[in-house]
Amino acid sequence: MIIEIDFNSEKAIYVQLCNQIILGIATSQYTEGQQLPSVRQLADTIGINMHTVNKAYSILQQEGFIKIDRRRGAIIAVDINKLQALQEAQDDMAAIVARAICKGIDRDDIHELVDKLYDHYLGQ
Amino acid sequence: MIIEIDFNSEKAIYVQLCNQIILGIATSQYTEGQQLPSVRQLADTIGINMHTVNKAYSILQQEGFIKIDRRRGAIIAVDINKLQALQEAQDDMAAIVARAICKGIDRDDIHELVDKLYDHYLGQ
DNA sequence: ATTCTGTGACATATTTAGTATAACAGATGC
DNA sequence: GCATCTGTTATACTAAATATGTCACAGAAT
Repeated sequence: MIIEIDFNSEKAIYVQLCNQIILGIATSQYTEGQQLPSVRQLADTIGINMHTVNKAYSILQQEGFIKIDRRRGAIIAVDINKLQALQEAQDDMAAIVARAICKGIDRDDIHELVDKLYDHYLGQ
Repeated sequence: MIIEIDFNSEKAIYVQLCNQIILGIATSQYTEGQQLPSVRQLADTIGINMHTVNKAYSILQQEGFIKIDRRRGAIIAVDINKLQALQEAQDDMAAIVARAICKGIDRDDIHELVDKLYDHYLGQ
């Protein structure tokens, strides 16, 4: 999978890395059990430091997207805790919905947007 | 309106301040034309520095939630640009939806969550 | 004239982000 | 055994972001 980092982004590199890998899992470009590049290898191909990749991997492990094996490196292993994930999604979405309400966006607009994203990620 | 800042949060104070004020607008606790406290006054009541409040106000102005008048200070003035707001909402939501898909949350769960937030903010 | 407003210029401290280099223990392949 | 890979840790450093503090200014309100 091609990982693209925007070095002019206001978002930290390790955050972009996390999002890109999560995106890859959501779109089935990464599948359960698949091996990710090693921290050194990925750092080299992207052109960043090893520790930046390691930080992203550590976060992904803590958030339950990968497992890190000393032998094989990082492998995709999504830990499903739906209740916790729902709570986190709600927390993240609270600020977005508040902004949307202020800007005159009604719930149907958001619903449409959610469907658009789901279609885009899951293919049509 | 009561503004609560979590000093142990990983989110910056000025970001929390922005979110709280936007939340106030969404829930009609702040209404169009209403005057916000001056930077010094709000900084004093919260117990933070004047410049931190000023930074939040500047961002809110740039994002089109308030207007800053040299005479009267900051007043609520929401600039509605629905197309731009929709695009921003989509960008913000992209990462959340990707995470949700990985965690086995389907679109109906998200729709339910959106309705829950709209109900909560707009009052039942 | 006094007091308020936002704003700007400094200085400073702390934290975060990112890089760089080195070393270590464990596993793999030869 | 030996070289090579893995994640991990430690240390050091730079740069940027965050937050505070103090002082000053121009404009407006009373």
